[in-house]
Amino acid sequence: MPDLLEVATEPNRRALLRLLAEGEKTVTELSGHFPVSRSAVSQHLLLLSEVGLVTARKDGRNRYYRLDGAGMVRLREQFEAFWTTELDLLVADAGRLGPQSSQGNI
Amino acid sequence: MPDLLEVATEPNRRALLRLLAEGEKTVTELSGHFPVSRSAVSQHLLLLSEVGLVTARKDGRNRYYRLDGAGMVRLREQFEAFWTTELDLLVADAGRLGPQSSQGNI
DNA sequence: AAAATACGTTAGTCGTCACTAACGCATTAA
DNA sequence: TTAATGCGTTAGTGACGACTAACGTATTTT
Repeated sequence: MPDLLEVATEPNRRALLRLLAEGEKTVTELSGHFPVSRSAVSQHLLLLSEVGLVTARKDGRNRYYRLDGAGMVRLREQFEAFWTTELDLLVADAGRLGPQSSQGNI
Repeated sequence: MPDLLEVATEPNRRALLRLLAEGEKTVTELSGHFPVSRSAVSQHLLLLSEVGLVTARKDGRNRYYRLDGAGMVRLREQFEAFWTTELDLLVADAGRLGPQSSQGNI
């Protein structure tokens, strides 16, 4: 099974998720915002649904995709799990010291 | 140029970043924690350094890799930029309602 | 000193992933 | 009803990415 964070991070899929945050949309609606074909968008959506980040509802000949809240919660959790306290400290230091040195020990 | 979030999210590289949060380490030290070869680890590190998430220091025949604070700040920023207010609201709803419905509109 | 060992990077291969092209199906028009 | 149009998914292809194998270089050891 594909990795949740990896699936969510691909730039086009990131954009799709953000568009879907506005509400449910069809494949064609979504693909209007992209340089790539409907087909490509459709496959990205299928992948997103495979990992549980979106769900689909069929209506006539349209398929309305929407975000899956539970999946998005899992996504947030996985990111927070990665972003440990150590990283927080590190980033805090970097922010305080400016963009030169990177770690506590010189 | 490769995408920062994508580079950072690959599972092995995620693990590398977390290990490096403990402090600087050599390629061989790092590869001890992985099933894959030193070579693979080395290439992951090269990629990470290419996007500015790590830097290297040479000492004898060892190369000590460490996190780059500035890069990590940029990483955090990019994630926050993706995670819009809408997504926060969505996730808050999902957490409150439980794992069934996903969006405000039924 | 030469030989052996250890560290890290480059060369080459295989699989996967993102994409366009072709398709099936549903719906509208004639 | 049949033809035509539109929506979304599957088939096929090219490129990219992760990995092992081979290499160069530096350091020990004898």
